[in-house]
Amino acid sequence: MFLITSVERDTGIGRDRLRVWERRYGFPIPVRNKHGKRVYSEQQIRTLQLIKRLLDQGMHPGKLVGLSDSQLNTISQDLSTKNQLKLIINDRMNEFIDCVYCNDTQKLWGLLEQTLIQQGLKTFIIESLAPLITTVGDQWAAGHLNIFEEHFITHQITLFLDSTISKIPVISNTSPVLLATFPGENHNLGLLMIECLLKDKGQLTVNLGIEVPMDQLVMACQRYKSKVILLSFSSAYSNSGLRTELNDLAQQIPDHISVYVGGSGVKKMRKFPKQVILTHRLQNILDLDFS
Amino acid sequence: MFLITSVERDTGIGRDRLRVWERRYGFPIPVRNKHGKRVYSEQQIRTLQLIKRLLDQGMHPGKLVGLSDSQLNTISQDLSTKNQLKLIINDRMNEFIDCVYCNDTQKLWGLLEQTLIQQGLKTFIIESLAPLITTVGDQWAAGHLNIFEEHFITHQITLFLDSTISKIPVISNTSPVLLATFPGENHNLGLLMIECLLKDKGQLTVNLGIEVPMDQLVMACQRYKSKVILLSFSSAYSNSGLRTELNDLAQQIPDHISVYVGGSGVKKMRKFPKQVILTHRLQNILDLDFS
DNA sequence: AACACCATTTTGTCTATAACAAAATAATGT
DNA sequence: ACATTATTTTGTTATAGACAAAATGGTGTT
Repeated sequence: MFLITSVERDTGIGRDRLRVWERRYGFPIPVRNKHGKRVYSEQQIRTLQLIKRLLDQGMHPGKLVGLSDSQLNTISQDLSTKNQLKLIINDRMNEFIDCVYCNDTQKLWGLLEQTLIQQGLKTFIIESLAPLITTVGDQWAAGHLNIFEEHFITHQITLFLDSTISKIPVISNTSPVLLATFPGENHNLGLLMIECLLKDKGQLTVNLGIEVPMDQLVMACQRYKSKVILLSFSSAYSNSGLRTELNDLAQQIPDHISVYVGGSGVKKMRKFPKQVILTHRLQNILDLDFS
Repeated sequence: MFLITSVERDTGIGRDRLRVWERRYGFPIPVRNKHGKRVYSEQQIRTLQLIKRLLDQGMHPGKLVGLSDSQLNTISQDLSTKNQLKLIINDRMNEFIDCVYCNDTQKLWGLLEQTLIQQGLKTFIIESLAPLITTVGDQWAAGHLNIFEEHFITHQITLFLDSTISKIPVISNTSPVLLATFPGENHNLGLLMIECLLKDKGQLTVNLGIEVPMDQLVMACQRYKSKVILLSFSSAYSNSGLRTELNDLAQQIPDHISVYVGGSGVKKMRKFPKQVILTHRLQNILDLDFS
């Protein structure tokens, strides 16, 4: 039913990777059409999506690819309960999650606005929004939410943050902090939360958005006379050449510019190039002084 | 300096394509590092980006790849002037373009709001916003705007449309029209403009956003009980398997559901599957009755 | 001249297998 | 307990040929 390109797009697993898994682990083995091309079944794609979810959470192919669906599901559930234990789910969080399940936009916006006013921007983002986003991600990873439902919620939160950001007045005329993600990383909630926190602190920001090619990053850096670049990496970001790319970036920008990287996609990394600094938690951003 | 993966990401031209161009047209011929891997220069990447721009505008590799930079620039300029002739640039349009050049967000929002109030939503979108977006695209294609500048403007217009959409009250409780783009197509302004027009007509809409995998489209269709799907394709969308994908979609949804496709990415296509209908102009959307 | 139909060229994607660097894990010694 | 080294795992790249789908050109018909 599906050619290898479709599978690549629907699962996020590259062609070469699919072929080498087929040879090494004996999965997925597609049937062939009359031209000898690989044709994958819908079931195989679903299994691959499940595998991808587990890989994104830090598992490794050798221990996943080739297992039966029920075995994979068991692993997924174990991981899911393990994650839930780490997360403190209070009443307010439950209310948010209810909105997500019911797809109730009106109620969600009401709750967001209410919580924002009650807690203030900083607390709201660190203690309410960030855990909420993590929870939604877990729900999706556990298969309790469809992708399109997760997208919908993500979009609503994005709109809320965008409108919040535009309402924060910034008086400072120091050089702006540049925010962006690398090509291949298309999650922007992390960037938006950081932008909020920085603007709240009075820091000028320029958010270049997601998937910014490196040459554009360098040019924007010159254009806006920025001294600080902030890059966000989600857990779904998998680029074996990340270190190389960070080195490239460090080479292309002047020495006095600092690059901060953050997000679960880089938290396991050690040894960064000079100029590049790892920020472990959202809170740390606030302690930084970019003057 | 750059490995083939970086080139793929920075230019949007796939690895296989780069290698086959090298074989066929003798460009780009990279040097090799000590491991025998292809290493491309920054200049080669810039040339490839220029070629990609021209390909997106309908030119063909055989007539481009291998030409010198000056020859490519000549072609680019010819095309640019040809496009400008087709476009009626009035005073208001010039004002908009000035904002784009000056990067003046405040003024841009002011102008957008003012024009929206003066012209009304329908005229605003069809006669002001759509030409503006085309013009910005042309300016980028002609190299007068950096990619990050174009992204910035696109983002501002996106925010403006999103906020406009959220302000339109919809009373109708008929089944919603589903809006989406296929994976590989990441332009959402087309979708947003259509969503505006439909909501203005009183039509309920659900915008699934960009790059929606087909299975998600099918599931959302069931979930929201939609009878109409609208897909948008920009000129940058190049997928040789588009016909196959539309066939797949037509197979996976019930017969009574219609799929409308639009945008410059499909305007040259002939012969669509049953259920799939081509809408040539934005205006046509308004004439449709989805009851 | 406009249009449909067929032949030819162009173009991108896919196949196959081997090779190897980079990342992750295990094993070792201090 | 921690750093260093060996081993395994894993993803990406290389090679060249094949071929379907798209684009182009040419022919004939209305």
